[in-house]
Amino acid sequence: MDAVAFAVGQWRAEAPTLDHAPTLIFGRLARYAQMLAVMNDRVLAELGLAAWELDVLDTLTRQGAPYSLTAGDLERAMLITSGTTTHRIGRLEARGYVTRSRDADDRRVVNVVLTDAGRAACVTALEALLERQRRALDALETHEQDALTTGLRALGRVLRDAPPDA
Amino acid sequence: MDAVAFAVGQWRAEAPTLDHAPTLIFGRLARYAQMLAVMNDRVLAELGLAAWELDVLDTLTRQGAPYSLTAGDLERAMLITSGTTTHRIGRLEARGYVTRSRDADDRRVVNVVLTDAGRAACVTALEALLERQRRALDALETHEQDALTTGLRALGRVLRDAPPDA
DNA sequence: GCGTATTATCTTGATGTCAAGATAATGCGT
DNA sequence: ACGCATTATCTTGACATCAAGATAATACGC
Repeated sequence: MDAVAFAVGQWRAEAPTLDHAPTLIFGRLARYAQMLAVMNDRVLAELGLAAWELDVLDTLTRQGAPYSLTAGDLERAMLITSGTTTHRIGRLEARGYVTRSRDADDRRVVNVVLTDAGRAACVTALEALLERQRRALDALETHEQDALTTGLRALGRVLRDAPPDA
Repeated sequence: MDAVAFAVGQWRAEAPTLDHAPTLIFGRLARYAQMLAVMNDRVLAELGLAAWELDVLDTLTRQGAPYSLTAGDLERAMLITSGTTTHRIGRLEARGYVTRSRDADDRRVVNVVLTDAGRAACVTALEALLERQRRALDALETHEQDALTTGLRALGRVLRDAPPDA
């Protein structure tokens, strides 16, 4: 009986006419994501890195050489607003992990390039994170991992199609 | 090919020696939770409610009469810090959705009680949210829903046991 | 070419959250 | 009773994020 199942039990007593089944999936998704974030933060904190910093460095690093994207590319890849993008780039630039420069062909565009220090920090952090996550998954049965992969992929399909209101 | 699978593909080209498999689960969990939050926010915004507000109201409502918890209870149920708890209660009190009073037996304790308006807002919002979520789940096959439930429950087990560092 | 619409980024102001410490009440050993 | 540790909540300061609008550069119809 986890916290979400308990909460649904409470709700079924209080409002029996409502269908609370979706909470068993979406409520868990939200709560476990929050718990995952805490776990990740603990690993990254030891390396002096915040999750949002790794988010940027990861997005740039996995592009491969020359490890460059525009501000707009980063914004779309990370699902954040343009204001947050500006802020993130500024902080990482101050830390020496990226450089920022106007594009020569289209001067509205800002090119963000990963520095060697930024790439090194990214790889170190990702190694630690993946190691921690792999150990967590080791506690799952194979069929449970398969169920998660199947279920999450299906859920992604739904959430992608769902966005528009209604 | 969703965004997470694409990112893992990029990473496997850039750093083939790393085991990126955990990302297919944990990366999706994080990203889909963010997408879910956006979906929920859209539904709640039409009702003039923020997700963190429903979080409080929901926790109180599902207790059943007399719809009361201490500040500490709320803090632990919502996985937030004490400072955030104080802030949330204050905002909802100003909005007339909860009342706050010192406990008679232990004056360190603050009792938070849901008002009728708060309970009404909670039920209305939850109905809308569940309806939206149910429609999203309708797009899933039965076996996919089962896989999700199985997988998420197992993941919850792991994340609960994992918290302590290492 | 000119003027308007569009695009890319940045700025401003507000807000929710946390970490760390302050305040205040209770419990407990002697 | 007294003093110290513990507990519950609140305060303060910093910060990441967003919404909305500003700024600046490009595209495009005429």
